[in-house]
Amino acid sequence: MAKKEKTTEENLVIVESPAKAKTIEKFLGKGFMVKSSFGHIRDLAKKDFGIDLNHNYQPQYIVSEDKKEVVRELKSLAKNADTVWLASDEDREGEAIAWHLSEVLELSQEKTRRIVFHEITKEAILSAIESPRAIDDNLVNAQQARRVLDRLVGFELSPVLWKKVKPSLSAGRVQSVAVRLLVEREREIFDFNAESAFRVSAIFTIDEGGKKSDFKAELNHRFKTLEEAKAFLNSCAGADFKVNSVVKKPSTKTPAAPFTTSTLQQEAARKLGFSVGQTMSVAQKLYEAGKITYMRTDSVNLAKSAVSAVASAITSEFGEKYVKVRQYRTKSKGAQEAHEAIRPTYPDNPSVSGSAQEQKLYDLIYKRTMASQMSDALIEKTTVNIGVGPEKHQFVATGEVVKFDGFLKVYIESSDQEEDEESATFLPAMKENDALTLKKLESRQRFSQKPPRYSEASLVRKLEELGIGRPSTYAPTISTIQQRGYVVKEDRPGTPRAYQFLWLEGEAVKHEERSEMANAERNKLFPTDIAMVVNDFLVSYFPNVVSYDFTARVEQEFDEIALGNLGWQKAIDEFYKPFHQQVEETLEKSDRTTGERVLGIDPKTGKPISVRIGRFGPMAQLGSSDDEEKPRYAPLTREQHLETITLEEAVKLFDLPRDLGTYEDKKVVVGVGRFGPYVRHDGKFASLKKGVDDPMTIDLDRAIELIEEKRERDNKKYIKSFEEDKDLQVLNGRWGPYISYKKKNYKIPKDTEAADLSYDDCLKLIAEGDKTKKTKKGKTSKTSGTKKTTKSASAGKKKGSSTSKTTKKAK
DNA sequence: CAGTGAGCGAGCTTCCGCTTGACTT
Repeated sequence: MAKKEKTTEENLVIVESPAKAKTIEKFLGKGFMVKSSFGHIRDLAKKDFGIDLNHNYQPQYIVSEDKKEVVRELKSLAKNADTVWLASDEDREGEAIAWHLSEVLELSQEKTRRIVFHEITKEAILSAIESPRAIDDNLVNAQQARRVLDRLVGFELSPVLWKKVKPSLSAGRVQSVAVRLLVEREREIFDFNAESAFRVSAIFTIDEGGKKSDFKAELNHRFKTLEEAKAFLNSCAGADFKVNSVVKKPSTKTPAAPFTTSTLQQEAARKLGFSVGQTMSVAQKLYEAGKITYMRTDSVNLAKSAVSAVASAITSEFGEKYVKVRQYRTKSKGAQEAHEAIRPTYPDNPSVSGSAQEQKLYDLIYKRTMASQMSDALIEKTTVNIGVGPEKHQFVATGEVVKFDGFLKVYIESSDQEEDEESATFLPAMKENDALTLKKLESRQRFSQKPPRYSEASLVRKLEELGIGRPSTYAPTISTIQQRGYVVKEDRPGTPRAYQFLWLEGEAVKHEERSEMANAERNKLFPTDIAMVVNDFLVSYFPNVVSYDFTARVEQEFDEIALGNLGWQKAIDEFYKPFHQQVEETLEKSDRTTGERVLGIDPKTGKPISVRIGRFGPMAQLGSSDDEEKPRYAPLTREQHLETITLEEAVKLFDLPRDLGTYEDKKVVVGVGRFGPYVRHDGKFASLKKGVDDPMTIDLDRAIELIEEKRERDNKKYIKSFEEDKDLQVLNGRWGPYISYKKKNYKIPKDTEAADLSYDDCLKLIAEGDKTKKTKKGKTSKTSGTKKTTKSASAGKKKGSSTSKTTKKAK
């Protein structure tokens, strides 16, 4: 620290991200020191909204706990610099960061320059330095309006939910709409009735001068009933088949735009199976290593220098005719385009070192970027119509031939739709009136598809489409709504469904019933009952705030503020006055809402059965609380919903716990507890497998299997213990081996074989662990309250590692 | 950790966007 102060740099440049700072420092060279603010440095205080409602919404900003150190350092560096260059992003948030910096660092106007660039290239930086400007107060005000609005909505609505639904719930401009999308889709699925029809498919053979080729064709009509399908198959037996027409049509395919945050998240989910959070953290690694450009962006634009580098990479690899330089336009609402699209920093690097995940994601980004500057693919589509004797329906065969592959050479975008089993392929040459032989003919009953549930990535796409949320918040929003208990992400195995199958064997039509798994879901988002109750409450009392276009409407206002046409406080006032009124009225008028439904009378006891949300989630109640006898309660299973459960299903919930029999002379009982369905045996519990086992139907054999599996796991969990002290154990946990001692857990260094640890080794590790825990605690208690332990502890640790010499001296 | 759900009351919860580590049993 002392050394830095001596060699005063004349210029201090402040950007948002440390990785960016490193790169830019290289471009600028001597006389420039480049530092980062690590994003926003101040935020509204939590107390009293951080907004003075009696004084024109005056915001109260405070430096966040984890930014104090950064601010201290920047302040001292700014003091010693001749010129401070505020180089945060050129969007609303970036402008606000520049303004907060100038306020907190007490920068004088003469000394301060605001510069912006949209790409991290030497030319862009140097030209930015050439044309500095002042901070745009209007843009800053637009950000203040955005911030204050979000705080007011979030901190007024959430407490209404605590009183009317359940404590600790949350509501907000973004998350509540995300939840609404899921709830409404789930209800569409509830209401969906699958219809079925019979598709007919055939395999024909054509004789091309002795060479026989087979190809597939499908009838251009679907039959409503089994009888109609049967009749048609019958009429095909022994019929003549001939080609009625052959139509060839050229078409082109164009590549997709380079990646933005949202499209990267979607493609990484589809092609690599990454969650949106995973994608972001792997991308962060690549970005920090200088391998890709910034990963939180809404822009599809590529730097000019990148486009030419990509073009020359394509030329050298595939030849000039594969190059087509293209400029893409951002389609998404509210895009602020402060950065480039996500692309390889060096487009001539087809691969990188790093973890398998990093390599895969880089490969995806590399190929997508390349493809975006490549030629269209030229396709020839062929449609062949085939007549069946005198029948009016025709068979249709479609073929696709790639005449020129273009961008398809490197990249094909995936889609969420499950592919039709037979996608178009190559067809043999045919002409009108060619005779065909029928090789195979079958018809199967197909059911219409219910509306698809959202995955993390498809929800992000929908939010982006509605202009809700930002690239930096997509992943956190998804995890917030899961943490609040509004959403669970899981697999559902589906249920077996019978379908009818017909085929032609010789001249005879055969028929059998077959079975398929229907409605299976993998890694999808399911709204909970809490989500449904909360959503209905918000929709009925605050329809304006949770409407799909609320964000779009306020964004228009923010734009007006940014243009200087509207005062931010006036805009907020116009929203807040009626909104606050709404809140007050709702608190007064609305009843507590529990989603209660009375299902009917239990045939066994004659008592009423109802369902509602209780303290611990959705449950069923048998009997009324006015009765002398206390009511019985039972939690709903994960697949059941308050609004769809039937009396019969609810009655069965009270059959639990169920006696399954005995195993090793001890009772085996199945029930549903706090952590879901379980099997109990000999005082031990084993959880039922989610989506596989059903507590209502599970049998003894399966229960024993679960008990044995649990035993196996428990055995593996235990590594060793010591005669000297029974409290000390070496165990296997989720993150590998650890030491457990007197209800506390301790880390084992990575290079140590856990099984080889001696008693003394363990004691040493425990002593070390206690030491670090104590020092952390010391620093925490100084700063603030209980809940912030993790945050301030990390701030404390950072301090320790970056300036370790000084801390040692201090001790 | 495992069949909870009374009623009272204190004290707490909560938003969105911009950043990165630290660290989990």
